[in-house]
Amino acid sequence: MSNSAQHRPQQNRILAALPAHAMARLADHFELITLRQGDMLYQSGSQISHAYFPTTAILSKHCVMASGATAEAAGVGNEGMVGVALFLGGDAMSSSAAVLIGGHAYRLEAHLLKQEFDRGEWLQRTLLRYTQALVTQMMQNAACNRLHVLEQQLCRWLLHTLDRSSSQELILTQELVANMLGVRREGVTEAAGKLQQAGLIRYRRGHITVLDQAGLGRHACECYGVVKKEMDRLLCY
Amino acid sequence: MSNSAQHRPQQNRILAALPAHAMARLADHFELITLRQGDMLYQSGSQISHAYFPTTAILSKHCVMASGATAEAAGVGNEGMVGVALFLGGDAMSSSAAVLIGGHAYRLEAHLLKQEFDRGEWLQRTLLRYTQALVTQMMQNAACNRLHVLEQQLCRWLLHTLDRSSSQELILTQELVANMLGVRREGVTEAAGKLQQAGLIRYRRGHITVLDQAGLGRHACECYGVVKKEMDRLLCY
DNA sequence: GGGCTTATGTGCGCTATCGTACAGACTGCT
DNA sequence: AGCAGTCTGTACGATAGCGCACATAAGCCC
Repeated sequence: MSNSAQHRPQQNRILAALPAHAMARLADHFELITLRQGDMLYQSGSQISHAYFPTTAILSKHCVMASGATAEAAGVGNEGMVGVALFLGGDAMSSSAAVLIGGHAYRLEAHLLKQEFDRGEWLQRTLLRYTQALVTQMMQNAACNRLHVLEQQLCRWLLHTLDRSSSQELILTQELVANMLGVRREGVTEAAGKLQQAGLIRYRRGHITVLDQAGLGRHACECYGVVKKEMDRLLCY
Repeated sequence: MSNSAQHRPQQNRILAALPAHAMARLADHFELITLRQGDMLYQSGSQISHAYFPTTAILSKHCVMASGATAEAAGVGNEGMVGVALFLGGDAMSSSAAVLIGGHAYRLEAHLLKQEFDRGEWLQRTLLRYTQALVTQMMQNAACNRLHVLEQQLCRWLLHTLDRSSSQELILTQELVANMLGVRREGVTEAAGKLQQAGLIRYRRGHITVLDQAGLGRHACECYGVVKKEMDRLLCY
């Protein structure tokens, strides 16, 4: 199903490289879904019914603290998937996954993913490599959150999000960005203002357009490059 | 080898629960090694020759930034192992692993670990569950680094380290703790001073003794409990 | 086009943490 | 016992980011 002209599972890079026989087994079970900004895919601690493979949507794995404050641990675009707990064996995950930028994704029922994973073939290798990329992101984010200043982090985050986007314009409010970075909205206003003055980005009410990607890279902390390099190395499916 | 009365691979909780036939395959290949505080097991980006299963040592996976600043992403005690990149498939890891508290560990050659993992049996299931526990730690640390204050974090960190230690006394300088938390040494002096005044810990030059574990728990941020609960759930081998 | 909702800009005092500097104190070594 | 090296205590100004309050403006709906 769901093989319309516009949408195909192959728009997700993990699924794009599935060998033909594996895709043949699974093709009928991929379900195209539309995700709207702010939707929650998983709540912290809940059972997981599906794995999600974004195509045009961008997802975010984040922690929600008791105070209500949030911070992103890793982003997920069409290079990855949400639901690693399914094949890691823990079923539930202690984190939440939400839709950062609306779009589409394919989902697959938990037991089908697990079944295919347990064949020990291509999908297993790929998902494990993706898991390592995820670990890398989370490690670097943990350290970056501690050691770098907001403006650098905003650059890093915009670049990562841009890498997952098909357009230079991101549909995002500063409030949402603040929730991802785990800072005040006003802090984002200030940092984004500086970047705009420097001609690196332009924004208006709910839209952020990146004008100078290379320039953002120079203003970002090293963490962007470290993670990107590792992602490129691990995710060349 | 290395099955002296004092030291056995079974002191590591992953290895303790290895089924007999798997242990029979591997027993001759475990190598007991002595780790001293400060030793580096891996440098960021280097190839990995062995996986390490701590028994009495406590290890630390951390990031080193270009500035030289460091921050821990996750700790590893006898509940876990270092070298997940071996079975995740990336070989090298973008992080470093160091010895936080000296002691012993067993190590296993990379190809032997991979081979046993690829049998798809008990060790695979266990290592994948451990990977999920690691992911949980890193996520929570990333958010905690952003959202909580030093004193709470110090409590959290001491409790986690204590859980990996056989004694209430940790052989640690404040400088070392500061490097793990990614803060100044003076900050740790101040926070530790408060905890000592509150009667929760006692310390002297290079030694920190926890006097009131429950009290530390009350001063810690929620992150300790979240991670501990998840570790207990995932790692009951 | 008027009004409502939501996003952004700005100011101000506050706090946690930083950077630096240096003094004092403990331990290990000879 | 004395010394050297290391660890810890303290102080002080600087600064990043917070919390709050409120002004302004942009887009959306009728």
